[in-house]
Amino acid sequence: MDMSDRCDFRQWLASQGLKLTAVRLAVLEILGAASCALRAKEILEVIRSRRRVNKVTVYRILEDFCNRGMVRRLSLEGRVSHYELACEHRPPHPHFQCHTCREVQCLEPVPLTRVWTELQGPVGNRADHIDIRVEGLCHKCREEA
Amino acid sequence: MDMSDRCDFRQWLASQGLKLTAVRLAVLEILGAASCALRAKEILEVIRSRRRVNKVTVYRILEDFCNRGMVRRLSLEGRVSHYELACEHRPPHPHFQCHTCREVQCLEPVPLTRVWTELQGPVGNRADHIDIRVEGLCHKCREEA
DNA sequence: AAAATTGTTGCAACTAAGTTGATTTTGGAG
DNA sequence: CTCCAAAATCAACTTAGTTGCAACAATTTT
Repeated sequence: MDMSDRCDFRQWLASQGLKLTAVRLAVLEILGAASCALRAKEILEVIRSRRRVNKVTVYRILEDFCNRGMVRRLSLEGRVSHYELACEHRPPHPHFQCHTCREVQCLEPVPLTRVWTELQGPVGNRADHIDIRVEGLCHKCREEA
Repeated sequence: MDMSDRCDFRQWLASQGLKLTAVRLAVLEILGAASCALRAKEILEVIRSRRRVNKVTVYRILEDFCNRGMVRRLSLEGRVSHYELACEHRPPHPHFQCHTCREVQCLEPVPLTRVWTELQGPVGNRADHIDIRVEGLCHKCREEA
């Protein structure tokens, strides 16, 4: 199911006019290999298992990728942002977060065309993205309880 | 716990077995008077315009109210939580946040029964809340642009 | 009424996550 | 290879919230 092999990260960086650097490539590869959205700290730790890197570099790369629409920043809960690849193989989708273990699952994209217009709000608002987060108890934590 | 009339905060606290204290009452009144979700800092500043109070007190009261389901904590964007009253007159609803001015509007509740089952995710997950956030450009910012 | 118990607030110090500005290093065009 | 704008680094800082403990207040027990 991993579609990230269809993304050529080197070419993606080039098409964005970004230099190919070790940290940028690592961030894309790590997000591409991830089964769910990751925290900046997790990304940092994976890179650090391979090479020396400063957290500022990772934060600035993530910020830049988000501004370019290459990465999505999710506000799940608490004060920690999560990041996921926004390549063409990974359209926006809802997320499920467990109350107990705090783990995040990606859900299948749902058709929201029917509720979309209602969600625009007062006339004049121009909505461009809907972020859906489902909270609850995941199957693993249910089994333990 | 029936509050078919307007919310009586003193009674609400009593029914929760909570003592009536100045700060607790102030938090409820401020959230009750707010037209949209507020940050802890904003609540703190309003209380401080009336009396001396420590931020820890406000954070602890908000935490407690959230645990009791009296207040909802919203993860809108960034690292700052927003809080809104969860009394019976204020059911859960989607929020709109403007890219530009960051202001938050409350949207009308939408019926999600159609998508609810799809949003549960893998079998075994027990979802109990859906949080919907719409991002875009609000009507005020559109006029300015 | 005094003492004990419980609940609430205050204060200082701390933490986690991210940001800023100044400086050094480097990818890759020429 | 040379060069320089772009990228990475480092220390210091900020913001939002948390923790542990002491002080205080409100009930309950004696």
